[in-house]
Amino acid sequence: MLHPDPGQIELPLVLAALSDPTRLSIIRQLAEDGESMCRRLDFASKSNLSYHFAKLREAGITRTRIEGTARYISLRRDDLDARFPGLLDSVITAAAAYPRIMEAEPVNGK
Amino acid sequence: MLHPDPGQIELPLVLAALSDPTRLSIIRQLAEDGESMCRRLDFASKSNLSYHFAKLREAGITRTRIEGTARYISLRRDDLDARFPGLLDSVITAAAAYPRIMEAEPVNGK
DNA sequence: GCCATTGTTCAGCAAAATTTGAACTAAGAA
DNA sequence: TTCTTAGTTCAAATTTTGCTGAACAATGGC
Repeated sequence: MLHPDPGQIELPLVLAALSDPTRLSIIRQLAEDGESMCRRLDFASKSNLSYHFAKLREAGITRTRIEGTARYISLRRDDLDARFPGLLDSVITAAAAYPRIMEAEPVNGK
Repeated sequence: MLHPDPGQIELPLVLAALSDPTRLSIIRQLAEDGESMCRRLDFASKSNLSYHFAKLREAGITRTRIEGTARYISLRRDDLDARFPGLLDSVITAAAAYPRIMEAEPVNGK
């Protein structure tokens, strides 16, 4: 379970991670609700979500915490703001102004 | 020579366009120098640059103007700021704070 | 122990992105 | 006209992404 150090967070990776509609939806939800259980973020199939969570985590955008059998995900706001001031906020604002992303047809793994 | 209307500029496309180191270098140079001749932006081979210019243009990040045999490229700051406030500035600032991107080995098409 | 829940990991695949080199177009100078 | 400059476009090759389904691991309840 990799979490890059704050100083290792790289801009191209962060932007690439944010450029996917599914991941933007996740980010947006996390920005609204704060730390969330993975289960709540059902924007795709289970294994596909796991893939997107890994992308976000490895880019340094989210932090994952394990508690019992559940995972909790949250934004690394402080780390991101310190390294790239204003970036996360502007993306979240942009995503909110943007026509609703990927919630028309939630593809639940079941 | 496509230039999307301001209202057609889409967040995922913009972020994807910005997530490439070569294109970040171009953006950075444009932010420093303002409108520039394509020729000055030699961060890759000619045909590869043409590809990156098209990506930036189609994402709505840059505008290309033809004058004689030369092309002039500039940032669509106003359009981007109107649609996604603060985004471009934070990316440019982040790119500047970031260790120098792709200038170690300029690959000139000649 | 068995079972359900929660999520990861893997192999495989299709689609998209990136890069290269060659051919091409257009404008201007000689 | 011929040549050079500036840049696009195309086909082909490679790499990277995104997605799926199946198998797997770990926790907690019965």
